[in-house]
Amino acid sequence: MLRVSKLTDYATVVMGHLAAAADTVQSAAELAQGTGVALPTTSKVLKALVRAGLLRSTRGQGGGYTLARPAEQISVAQIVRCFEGPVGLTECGSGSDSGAGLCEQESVCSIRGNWQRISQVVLAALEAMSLADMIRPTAAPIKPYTRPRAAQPEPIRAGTSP
Amino acid sequence: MLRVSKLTDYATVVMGHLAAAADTVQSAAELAQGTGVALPTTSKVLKALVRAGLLRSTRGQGGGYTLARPAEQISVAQIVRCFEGPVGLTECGSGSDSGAGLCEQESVCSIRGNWQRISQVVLAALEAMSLADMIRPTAAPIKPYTRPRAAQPEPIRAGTSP
DNA sequence: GTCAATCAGGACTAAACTGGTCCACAAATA
DNA sequence: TATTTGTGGACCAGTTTAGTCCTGATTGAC
Repeated sequence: MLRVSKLTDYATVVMGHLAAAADTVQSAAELAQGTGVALPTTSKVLKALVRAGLLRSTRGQGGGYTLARPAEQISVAQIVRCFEGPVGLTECGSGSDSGAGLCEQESVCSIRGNWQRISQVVLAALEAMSLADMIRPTAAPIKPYTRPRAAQPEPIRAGTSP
Repeated sequence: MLRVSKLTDYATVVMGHLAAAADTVQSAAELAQGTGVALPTTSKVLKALVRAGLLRSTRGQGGGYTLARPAEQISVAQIVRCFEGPVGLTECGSGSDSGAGLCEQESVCSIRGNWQRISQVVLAALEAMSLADMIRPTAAPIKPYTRPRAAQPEPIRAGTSP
């Protein structure tokens, strides 16, 4: 359903928890308890976030995790990228595809460029929201992207998917 | 990688093909050949699109598929919804979740509302692009959503995901 | 009226991915 | 040196996805 993986979701929650009590070191166990996510899973998430440079870790007694930077300087896009890789809605729209010829029907693909445009909007939305925003109670409704030209018909209610 | 499923991708290609030759009836076999997607798969996609009301089908000799409405009146969002269900980046952000309590840590979840905001932006982007737009060679770069307040630090290049 | 072309619906399988767990090891502190 | 804590990776079970196939229902042509 055009989902972000659960790990990504957990990551935002865990980092949110960390951001809410900034400047304190919290161990994996504490974070697991604080967020309700199972310890091994929390640990997995934390490791990935450290590797991505979003968290800083210290070992040994009294060790744990802290944000690598202030929450205002961490975007949701960064967290998402850490678990999902480069954002791109389609195979060929991911921007990081190593070469041409990936898609057999490039001839048909004006589609391609347009999927990229959509991906860009998505990315921008993720880029625009910081971790600090994320832990604030929902603010004013986000301004939806509006189409430059032509009117948009009301969407039909499609049948549920398989 | 925050992908749309392949079927969705195929659907846009197939519908694009149909839109490019509007007002002509094309059989599943013709579409399969025209797009390079395997026939059984094309067929599966077409059936779903008919059920969703985006295509119209006629049986029998000379039968096939046509767009149910002009390409300008079909949004990418409609095609996506047809295969992915309601758009929502997280479980609880999908808007269609049947009830509360789905998420154990609702207390922590200011996160929740904010994921919904992001989902809305994504949805708006999909809603804003019509099938007609989709088959046009990539137009001017789409205007990225810009954050209403506070500056956005330059994103770090996160490590590649597992 | 029969036959061939075509869509409809669903079952089924193989492969890939995801979520989640666990273990052996490294580092830091008391 | 012992204990606490993170690190890296392997591993497995369950789910999802992509793709195929089969049987039946319609429709038009001859």
